[in-house]
Amino acid sequence: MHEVAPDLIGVTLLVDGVGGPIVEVEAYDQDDPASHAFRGTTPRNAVMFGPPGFAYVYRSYGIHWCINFVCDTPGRAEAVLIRALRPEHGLDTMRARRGVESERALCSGPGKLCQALGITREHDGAALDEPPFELIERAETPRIATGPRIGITKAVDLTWRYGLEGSPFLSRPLG
DNA sequence: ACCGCGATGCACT
DNA sequence: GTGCATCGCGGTG
Repeated sequence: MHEVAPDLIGVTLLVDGVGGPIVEVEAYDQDDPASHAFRGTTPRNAVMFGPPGFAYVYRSYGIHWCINFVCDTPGRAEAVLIRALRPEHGLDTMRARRGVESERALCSGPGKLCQALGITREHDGAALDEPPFELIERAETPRIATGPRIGITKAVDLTWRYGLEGSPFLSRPLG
């Protein structure tokens, strides 16, 4: 998973053609107190315990949706939270959905990103290599920065947040 | 710049 | 009933 997470930086994520290259992710695994998978399988997190290449979508704070990519160590319930991307395709659609003009504010956080791309519970369990999802491999290897994860109260010391170094589209700067 | 807090749903204890 | 893998606004330096 700590190979998958940085490898996602620079990969373009599209939902119905709306999206752009991922600039920030966080890794979560089963032995991690901050992970939804920590306490074992439940109806909500069931997708995390399934095969890789699917979306785990959940509601956060009753308002926002967040999307994870399930990754591929069998039985390890590993997933990568997609936190931010650089808006590149469907800017007008994103602005309409988000209700903000600033390009920086469109996808600079997991809740914002899902709102901008139209990701909801309907996408929970969906295959990432089938419509409406589309992943486009990156052409060049980006410079990766790491830092502590955001918005959690447990395992705060782990630096499992990965980002594109110096990108203005991060939810927050990395170290 | 920072900090506090309200909004709002629901999984889990 | 409790506590969030959040966001944006309104207050204060």
